[in-house]
Amino acid sequence: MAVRQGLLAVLSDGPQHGYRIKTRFESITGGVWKLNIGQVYTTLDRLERDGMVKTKEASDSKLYSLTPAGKSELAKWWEPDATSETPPRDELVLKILSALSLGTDQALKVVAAHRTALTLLLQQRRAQMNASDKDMSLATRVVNDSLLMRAESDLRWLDTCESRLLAERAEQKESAR
Amino acid sequence: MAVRQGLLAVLSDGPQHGYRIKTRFESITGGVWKLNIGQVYTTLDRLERDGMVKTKEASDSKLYSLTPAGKSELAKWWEPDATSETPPRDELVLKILSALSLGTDQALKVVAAHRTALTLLLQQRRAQMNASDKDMSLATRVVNDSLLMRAESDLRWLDTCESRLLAERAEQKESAR
DNA sequence: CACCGCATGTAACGTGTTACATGATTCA
DNA sequence: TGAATCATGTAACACGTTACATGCGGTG
Repeated sequence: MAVRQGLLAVLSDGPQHGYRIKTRFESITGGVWKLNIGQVYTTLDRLERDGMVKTKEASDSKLYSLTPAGKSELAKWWEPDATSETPPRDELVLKILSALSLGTDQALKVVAAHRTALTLLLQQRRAQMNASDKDMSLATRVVNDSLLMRAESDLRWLDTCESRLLAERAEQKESAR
Repeated sequence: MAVRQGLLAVLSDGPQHGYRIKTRFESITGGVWKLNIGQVYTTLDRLERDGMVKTKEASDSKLYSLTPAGKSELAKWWEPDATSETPPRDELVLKILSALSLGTDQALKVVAAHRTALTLLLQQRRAQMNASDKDMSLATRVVNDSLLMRAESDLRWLDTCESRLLAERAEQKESAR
């Protein structure tokens, strides 16, 4: 749920045709996040249907541009979501919590497995960042920062989660005595 | 993309009927993540279609239970995704990077706005956690940990992102002289 | 010539999500 | 009696995603 607005954002740079929108979208993320070209056109169709973009037929290509409504949707997207209601479901959290319904031990196993995998992933990413170093665009650097920090955050969470689970298990044994 | 496996996980506790599955799903997340009851049934239909669950008609309710295939899908879901391919798109990152196509200043504005909003959110969540304190279930605690750490991580990323943007802008002014 | 990049699309499917409809039971 | 909870579902839609088809133009 970000393709839509991402395409609008590309268009805020001026009218473009579909193929160009795709390549520009990919380049603003440093090439990390790709788009299937088909999705670009279906999304653009939906945006046109919703009055967010308008098209202008050119000789052998089609120019898309933002409508006022499109600009407004884009501006709204760039604003923080004050109405933060229910935060989106987090798959990792859900995995651990659902494993808990089979018992603390199962949950701890899932935690351990994910920690191992994440630690590895983190090392790889760190190595990759050090290897590339200077020849990275701003976009690439920023995306990599995010991937790294996300992994670190998940790892920290797994650790505190584990201690909570261990405490819980200790309590269970306590009351079972 | 976690409802499917979440429902399977609930069923790993033994056969249940749809309504019960819904309430159990919600309770394993401490009530933070709700499900529309309709979605439970459509998802269960799809799971049955795919041979992951089987049903048994009872007097006035319908019992769902895991098939071997369902157990296997669940077990696979609990394993870490070694094939980490392209990481999922991150909406916050996309917002900032796409704003960058309108210039460093626009990106910095979006960063600042989100930092303000996130800081506030973080304070609220911290206050909420301190207020509740002891009467929280393990699930609630674990989910809250995750929400907190996620917010903290996003904030940290916004900060480093900002310094990168400031450096970029300084360079631009440098070369414009 | 054959391949690659540019360019536009369609059909189909999966998942998530909501709104709506229906009925039984329980309990204040 | 009327509201809440238990219980089952359908219809419709949004978005993401992929596979596939088509055509043009340049270049090795």
